Amino acid sequence: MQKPSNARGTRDFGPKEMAKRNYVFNIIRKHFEQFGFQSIETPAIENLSTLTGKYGDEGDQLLFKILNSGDYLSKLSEQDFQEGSKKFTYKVSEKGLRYDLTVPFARFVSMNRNDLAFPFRRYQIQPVWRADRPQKGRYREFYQCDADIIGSNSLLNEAELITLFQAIFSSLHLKANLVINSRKVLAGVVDVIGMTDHFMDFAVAIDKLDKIGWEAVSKELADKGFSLDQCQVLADLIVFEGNNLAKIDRLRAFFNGNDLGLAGIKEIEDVLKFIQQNGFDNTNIVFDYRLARGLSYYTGLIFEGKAIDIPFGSIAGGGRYDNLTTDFGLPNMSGVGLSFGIERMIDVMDALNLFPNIPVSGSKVLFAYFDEEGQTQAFQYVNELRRQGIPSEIYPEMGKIKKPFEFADKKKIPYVAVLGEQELLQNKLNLKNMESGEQELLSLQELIQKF
RNA sequence: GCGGUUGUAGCUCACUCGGUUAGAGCACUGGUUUGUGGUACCAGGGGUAGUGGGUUCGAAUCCCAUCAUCCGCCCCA
Repeated sequence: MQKPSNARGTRDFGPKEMAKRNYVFNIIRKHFEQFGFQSIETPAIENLSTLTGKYGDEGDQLLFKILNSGDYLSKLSEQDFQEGSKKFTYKVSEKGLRYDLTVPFARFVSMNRNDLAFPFRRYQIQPVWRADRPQKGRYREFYQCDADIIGSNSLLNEAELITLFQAIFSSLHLKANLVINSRKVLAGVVDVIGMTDHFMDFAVAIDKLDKIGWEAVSKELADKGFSLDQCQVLADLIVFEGNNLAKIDRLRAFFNGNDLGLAGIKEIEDVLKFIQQNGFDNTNIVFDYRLARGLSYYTGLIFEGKAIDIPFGSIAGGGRYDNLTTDFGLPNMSGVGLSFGIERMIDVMDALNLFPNIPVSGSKVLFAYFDEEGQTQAFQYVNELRRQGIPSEIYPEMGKIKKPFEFADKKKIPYVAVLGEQELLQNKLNLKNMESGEQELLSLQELIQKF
């Protein structure tokens, strides 16, 4: 016998966990649909060529690759083997598991461009896989809940996603800030200090500011070739604190004629205006020009949702991308999307005790009996309750009456209906309220009336 | 890919310096109670100490390897 265990970085979800997950999934799905997003699904397996090159070198390393079927070695030569594992991998693997939902979505849009009504709004709730080293809040299989609007440049879309974000978090009673920034602001900053071609180095380093502090970030920047003077200019910018408007003014002065940076500022300003003018709450929207986000495909506005009452990394993220479908032969298709990380949201909600009492079993009544006569009657009753829309079940074993009671207690089924000799004679059932312990003799009709 | 942590019953964890038959709580099974769960009391089952090797009269305990785990880095939700 082998000791059973989960594959590394994966988890099972029992009825208890699923009740929570479904609670969150349902709220997210409801809001996605209210905002007019249409549901799609794509396969877990994609051609490896669809996935590689979209997430940077690091991302390619983290792709789960599927070994070719059949005799995958037969077409290989000794030379292929000599070339090392990196190249060799792609000779024996042509498929992989999806790494996120956005790239498969881009493939889908490109393939279905003639059938879709643009701007196309889709939502997608599916698992993704990353061959990462598992850690706290970090798994090898996790769900993403994505909503994207593609085929429109309007900033109205950004505003829509922000209100969607607010609606979902407010429904979950989860207090979160939405941090926003624009890739153009970041690009403008490196432009101004003359490090235009070090954009990614800058973005990666600045993204860690919250976690490791300016000291460590400036050290990393120095390692990447930023001079002391340049770091000092950045430091002055970074220490500036203030509300959104103050930050916008500060940056506008900093950009002083840099078109890229000013364009970024205008995006932020316009989106904030949209939200405010339409009477939506903008107190939890924080413009932070230090936000960078890792994924390389973002080109415009970027967002990140962060829980307020607890430090826990980001629980939602997204942004605008201009060229995602270009690789699939569909240029000029700008889109913007928002992704919710449900596992982290659940971790945060657990920590803050935000889950309402969610019943683990849907059953309201469990039928118990002593003999075949009771079983026959119970089987009729339980099916009548189900026809009436009352979820209920029947204990399948005859014998000790204690068993069904223990069972109901464990499953938190609120009522047990006993069909014994006396009850059968009167055409009634003995209904026990498992919480109060009270019992009453009822007819089936009277039982139905209770719900 | 790099650095560290931990591995003992289904789960959470004890076991002093290496020394008899490896313990506890929870969970499970049965009973007190053959028409009543959740509380209480009684009894019971369940472990080759991750795996493999070594040191020793003797190893859960010390050493080596290996696998797994969790944490940090990289990156990320």
